[in-house]
Amino acid sequence: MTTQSQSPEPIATRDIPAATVARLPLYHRVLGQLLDTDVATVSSQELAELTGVTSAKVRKDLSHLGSYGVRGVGYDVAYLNYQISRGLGLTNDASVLIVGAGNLGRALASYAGFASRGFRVVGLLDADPGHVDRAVGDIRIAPVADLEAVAVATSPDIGVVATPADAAQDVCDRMVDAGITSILNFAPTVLTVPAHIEVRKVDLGLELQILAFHAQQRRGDAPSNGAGVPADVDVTGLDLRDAETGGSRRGVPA
Amino acid sequence: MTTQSQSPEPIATRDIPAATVARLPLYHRVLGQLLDTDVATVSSQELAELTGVTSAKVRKDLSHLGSYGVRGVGYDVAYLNYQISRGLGLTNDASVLIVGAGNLGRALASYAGFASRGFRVVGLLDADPGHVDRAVGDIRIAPVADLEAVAVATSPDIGVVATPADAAQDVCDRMVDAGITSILNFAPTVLTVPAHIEVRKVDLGLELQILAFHAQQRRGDAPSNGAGVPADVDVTGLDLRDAETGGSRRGVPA
DNA sequence: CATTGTGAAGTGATTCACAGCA
DNA sequence: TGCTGTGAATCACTTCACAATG
Repeated sequence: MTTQSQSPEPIATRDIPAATVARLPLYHRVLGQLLDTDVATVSSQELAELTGVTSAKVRKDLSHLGSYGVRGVGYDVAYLNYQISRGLGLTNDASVLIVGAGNLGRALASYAGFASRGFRVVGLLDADPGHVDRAVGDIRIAPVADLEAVAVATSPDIGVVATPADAAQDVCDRMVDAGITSILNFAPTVLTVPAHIEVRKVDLGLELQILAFHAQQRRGDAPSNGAGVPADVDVTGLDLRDAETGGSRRGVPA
Repeated sequence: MTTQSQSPEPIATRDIPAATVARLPLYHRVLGQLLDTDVATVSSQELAELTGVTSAKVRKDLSHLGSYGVRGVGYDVAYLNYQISRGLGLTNDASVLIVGAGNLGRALASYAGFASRGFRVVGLLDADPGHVDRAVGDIRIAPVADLEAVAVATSPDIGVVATPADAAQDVCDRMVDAGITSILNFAPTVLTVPAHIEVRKVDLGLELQILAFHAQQRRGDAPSNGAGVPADVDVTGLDLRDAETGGSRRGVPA
């Protein structure tokens, strides 16, 4: 399946810790910005400040890719950026198939950052005939029935599920059958997939609840220390579009 | 600042591990669905299958809230659901102010799951005069200049940054000045905030790159084991809307 | 001599495995 | 008997701290 366009040199990047992999794209982004401003080298300390992580973490992360730094100097921006690209397998573009052309699906399809980061949207599908054939940017919305055909024609590297929760599992199953092995799920539901398929989920409802919890905690806690340093309480979820699978509200005592 | 509407009984939920807090909303969601289908009790095993986590993790997570299970039986769905709501501080609604009414901001504002999960959108602002005064659902888009006024009038619990990267830090600063202490950032940039402010970020570009990396790894790896179990390779980021801060592409070798 | 790269220590989360209880 | 609640073991990630070095 997945007639991947990739094939070249295997590089030397096995065994990179998941936590590191999750940060590499962040370094990659700021290195790209530094490149634009003609900064030639960065230290782990500077990179740390720009990304909101600690310098020790930066050094350990980068050490998993190899020894690309220069002691006493730092890292060559362009070279490091290239090595991260290689480590992440971004040396050639990845194609993305989006199912669900509601607000979120359309937001994703028209997201300019896609192209600038090497991702190509090869399809945008929707079940609603009212959406079909409308254009989002230069992408025409096709009917979900075309999922298999589009997948065969374009061999997408990544499938994005941007449907309501009750359609998500079905769409996911069809993506898997069509040979897609990496799925990004925005629907507020848990997807069940074969073990060799990777699913990442982005769930807004969960994010908001996590934030709300910490806000509540802070209320009861002491204020806190300093002020002014970058903050990234890590990544997490986002969901979108209409109703949840059920329609329940929060529970009542037994 | 933040004239919080909350005040009541402090509950007994200090010291819940962050990893647990991140999963509680997930349990909460499926418990809500079980409630709708009139399921009276669940075992940790069943809850595990429905949420894609392990049963041991479920039990340990729930034990942080107290001993609400019944040995030999399981958990009362309604009661457990209520306890999680309390633990998460969801017993009263939280208000959300969204800045950025592009595709993503509008998707968020019209997201039905908001209301069903106890979140109220108290404002949707945009810098583009072309967007201002248009309505999204029953919310009217207001100019960003109103940020402070809206914040004073509504004391939002959470601020959502759904602007392009180059406007994000400014909007964030203004939210902080206006007394908002919890921020959800969708812009593909790192926000710098005082230490007592909590920022969570959702970054699509990063998600896609992480998926692309694992896809690449799988290509070189052996296929894998079984098939058919729920999968949630955890939550993470999503960004949106036009250009990144810089316009750079992937690097070239030095 | 500033900064990397990395062993070693520390911290937090997950998994195991079973005693305790309805 | 079946399932929870939890100590103990394990694993993963982070932080420390410093020797190596361009």
